[in-house]
Amino acid sequence: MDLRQLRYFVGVARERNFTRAAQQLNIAQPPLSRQIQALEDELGVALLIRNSRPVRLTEAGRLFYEQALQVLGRVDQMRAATRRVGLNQNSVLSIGFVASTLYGGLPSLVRKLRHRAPDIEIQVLEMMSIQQIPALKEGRIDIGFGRLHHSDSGVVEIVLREERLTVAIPRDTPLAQDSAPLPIGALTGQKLIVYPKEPRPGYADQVLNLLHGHDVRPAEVHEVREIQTALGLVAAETGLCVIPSSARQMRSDVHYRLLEGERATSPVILYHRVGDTSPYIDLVKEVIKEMYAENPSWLSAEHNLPTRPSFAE
Amino acid sequence: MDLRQLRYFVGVARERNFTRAAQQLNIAQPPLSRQIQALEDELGVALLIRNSRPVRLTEAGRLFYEQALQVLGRVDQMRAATRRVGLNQNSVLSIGFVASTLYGGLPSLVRKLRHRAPDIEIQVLEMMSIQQIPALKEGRIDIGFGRLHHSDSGVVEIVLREERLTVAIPRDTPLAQDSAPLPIGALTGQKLIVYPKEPRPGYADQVLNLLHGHDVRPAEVHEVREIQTALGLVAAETGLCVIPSSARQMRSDVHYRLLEGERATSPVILYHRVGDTSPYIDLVKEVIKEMYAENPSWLSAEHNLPTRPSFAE
DNA sequence: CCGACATAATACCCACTGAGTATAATTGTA
DNA sequence: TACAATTATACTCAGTGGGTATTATGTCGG
Repeated sequence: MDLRQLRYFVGVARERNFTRAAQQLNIAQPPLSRQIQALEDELGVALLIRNSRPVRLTEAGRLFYEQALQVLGRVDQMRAATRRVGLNQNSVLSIGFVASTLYGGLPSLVRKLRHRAPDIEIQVLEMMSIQQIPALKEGRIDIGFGRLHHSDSGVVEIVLREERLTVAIPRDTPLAQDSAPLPIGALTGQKLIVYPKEPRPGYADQVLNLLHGHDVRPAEVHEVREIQTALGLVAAETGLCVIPSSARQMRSDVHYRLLEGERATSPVILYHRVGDTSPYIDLVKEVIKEMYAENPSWLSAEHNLPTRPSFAE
Repeated sequence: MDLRQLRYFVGVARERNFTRAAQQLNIAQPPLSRQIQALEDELGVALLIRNSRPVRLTEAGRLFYEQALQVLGRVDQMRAATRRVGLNQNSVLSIGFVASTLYGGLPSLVRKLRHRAPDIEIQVLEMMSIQQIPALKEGRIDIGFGRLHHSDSGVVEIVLREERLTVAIPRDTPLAQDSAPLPIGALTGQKLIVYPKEPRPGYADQVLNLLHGHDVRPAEVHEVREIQTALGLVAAETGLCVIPSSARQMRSDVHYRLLEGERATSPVILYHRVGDTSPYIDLVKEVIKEMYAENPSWLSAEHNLPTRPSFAE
């Protein structure tokens, strides 16, 4: 497959007519026909219904059309962004984050950064905490937001907050009759759902270690790939799930109770390279400090231990 | 630019070595060098620092690398999805939506649909309300979720709910001293921010008409492209902004008050083609009905007039 | 139902781009 | 400073993409 083929197909899909599409694409009609045929051959799927005038799209063609538009748009953006960065010499700040920070302050942080430093290109990449450490060292990202402590001497970590954990409980079960914090011991003998299945060690192990440290043994442990699935299974009464409190808003059809117990928290940690002198690191820290000052709802004392990041004395 | 060039560049960026990358790509090293040069020429930007071993990426190269990875991944997904649909004959349900429904029930609707009918490929496309009508008629989407009434005989509309409007107010201003609902007349003489600037007529006109109908004349009207910007300007004390209540959660650094007055609501409307006999339309309606029954928080009575969609008698 | 027109597919040829081989230039290091 | 590793350049060849001419197919009016 080839970008040219995408452009050609988009032309035909838009015009629903090979001849006119060919004119707009500045080629003759026969080569256009052949390129579309080649595309269909490679996919092994008919994209167009030709025994009809005007030409119509098949179901597959319709899907392919919308996706092709998006890919082409993405390529244009990529070209423009690369030129901007390359020519104006303005830099790129690449931020890695774990999915759960999306439900916390990350979106407004990024928004504020774009506002405060419109000349830098900000790029965000979702990745698990432990993938962030090598990504930082290889220069793929400059800043990471994760939930795991690490022991790599090349990467600094700053604990932004200790977020309390919450247990997601299926409605209409005994444990869901109360909304008070749930002592960690109450998880003994329960069916537990943890995420993510990979990569290990990850947040799942953090939860399992916590339970182990309290001598709590769940009846079974079910591993799933991501939090969405986990909460879906909770709603389907498959078991309980321990999540960071900020992820509560993801589903409203399950019951939530804070988890109570020693170390029943998950940190939100900022990572960056040791000796990274880029001014943007400081900008990020500064903006985070401001956000703490504004103290928006996602930082509510109710869901956090009263910690403050080390740089915000 | 060419997908091949993206693949080649990704290979070099990953290996940081032309020779090894060429081996992995199953080509000789010289053509690889030339393709990368061609790419850099087209972009007019250096992507690699060659007078260094191992080869390093420039800032622009780093950006281009991550984006190229994403584009290539997207293309693979597109290929796979198209094949799936084309071969297994399972269909595509294409859903258009206005951005504000993202803060309402759309995400869980889509999740539920995927769960209930795993064989259909669900595609979601953000588009403004009035763009949805032609998109429906041209078959680009099958279902639309928007906020504007229309008068096209080819498209059915079902009002799902009448969401109350909320005024976003800068903190520390007189109007922000109270949290009680704000009578619509209080907007007289205020600076107002509306969105979206395009396309017209749109939600902005809905708000302006509402004020006009109540003989309320704001001091100035500032038009911006999207709600994010609008709320940003509110936070910057540039003026007030009228938003659907579900969009409250977008920013926590402004003050919100419900708007009180005749017709101070914005409907959430489901559109589909007249005579569309696809079973998926009914499935969507059914799932929505269920979601009403579950009555999650974003549907709270507080932020909605007590309406029920016509199909949920 | 047929014929004329519109439109897509096929046949064939040419040019140019991309790949290979051989070799020169450059970088990093012992 | 010289050698090993690695990238760039020169040159050639094959295959793909594009053009023109023509055939096949579909649509619509009479």
